[in-house]
Amino acid sequence: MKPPPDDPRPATARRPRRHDPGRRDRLIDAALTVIAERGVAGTTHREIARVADVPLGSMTYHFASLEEVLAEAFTRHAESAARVFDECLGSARDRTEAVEAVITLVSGYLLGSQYDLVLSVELYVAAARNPALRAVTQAWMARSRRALERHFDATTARELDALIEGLVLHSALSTDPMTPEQIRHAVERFLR
Amino acid sequence: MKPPPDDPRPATARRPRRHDPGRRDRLIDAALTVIAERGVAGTTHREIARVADVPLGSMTYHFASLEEVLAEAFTRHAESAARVFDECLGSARDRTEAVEAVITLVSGYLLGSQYDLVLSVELYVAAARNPALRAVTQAWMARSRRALERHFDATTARELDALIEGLVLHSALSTDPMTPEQIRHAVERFLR
DNA sequence: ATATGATGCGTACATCTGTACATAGCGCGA
DNA sequence: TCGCGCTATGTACAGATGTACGCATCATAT
Repeated sequence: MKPPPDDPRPATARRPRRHDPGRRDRLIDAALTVIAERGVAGTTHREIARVADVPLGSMTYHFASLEEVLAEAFTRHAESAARVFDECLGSARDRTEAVEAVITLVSGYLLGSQYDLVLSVELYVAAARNPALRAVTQAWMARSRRALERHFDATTARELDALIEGLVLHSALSTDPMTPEQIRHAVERFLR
Repeated sequence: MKPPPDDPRPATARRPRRHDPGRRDRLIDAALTVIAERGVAGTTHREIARVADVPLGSMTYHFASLEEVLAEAFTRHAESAARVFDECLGSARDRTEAVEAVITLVSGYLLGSQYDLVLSVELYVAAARNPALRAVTQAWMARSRRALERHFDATTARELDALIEGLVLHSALSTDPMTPEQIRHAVERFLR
């Protein structure tokens, strides 16, 4: 781990940039990348630093602990996902368009990279044990439910929310994921 | 970590039992306990050994690697859960009883200890990264779907399976879990 | 230009991890 | 009863991890 002593360059020459506002943000993004790729279990200070191309010491400088990094990362992920949810449903003008928006959202989840899906599941399991992360999850769920309540009554919104959750999760782990048509069938059947 | 050198008892006196058939089984059970309590991330050889009250060396003797322990543990969990599913649905004589069985299963999941639920989510996230565990998950899902297909057509079974998944997961992470009545409402609405 | 205080970083360290392996001890056949 | 061989265990070890901290370095004011 020790640098080769024959390296002629002084330490600072190798890493020129010092003043780097927004580095904290990049670190959080890097953390999300690492979580998606290696899981929470494989997320370490060193790995995040490597991905973000910053020195290890920068981690402890910007975050009090690894747990803080995880909490910030998951908060960002949840907020970003909720925003997509909000916007997609907010643009719907009637119930039919809302159904269409839901189908689009679910299909997008499944067809897109596994990135967001994996992050969500990782967040779930982390939330099961960490109260701070549980609050993040609950805020996220409350927000998506509220978005649905713009077009459906409270009970329907809650049940539909759960159905979406199940369709996405179940389908993602299956050998043959559901097609958008199958998603549409399930959602419309439920809302009929 | 080293034992106090002034312990007068020889090593063998402290741990009398040597011949212990079925120890492997107990270790797998202990592993499930540890996974449920500390998560896969907190599951180590030493922790399992501590819970099962066996020496560390016993772990590497009975299992080639930690991954093997996890695989066996999750396999056992999935099989046990699937058996419950099978039995509960198998005893139903008509579709109405099958619906009742489903509601009972879901409610049981929510009202019982978090034990099984946490294990399931841990299995999901582990399966996302480990091919061997993914096979376990898929076998489990296939089996529960087949049980549903005894009473519903294939499409309905698949969608219902996903709905159940969503209801359980969503509800478990929520601040106010759904009541059995709410579960019944959602399931019957879907099957109407 | 230069002193100076805040900012950022390299490195060390104690701890914990999975795993290997030399033996110790017991069951079992003679 | 007595050995022998397989089962089981204590221990060692290399590697990785989170975190602390002293010091280098830069922005800024003079």
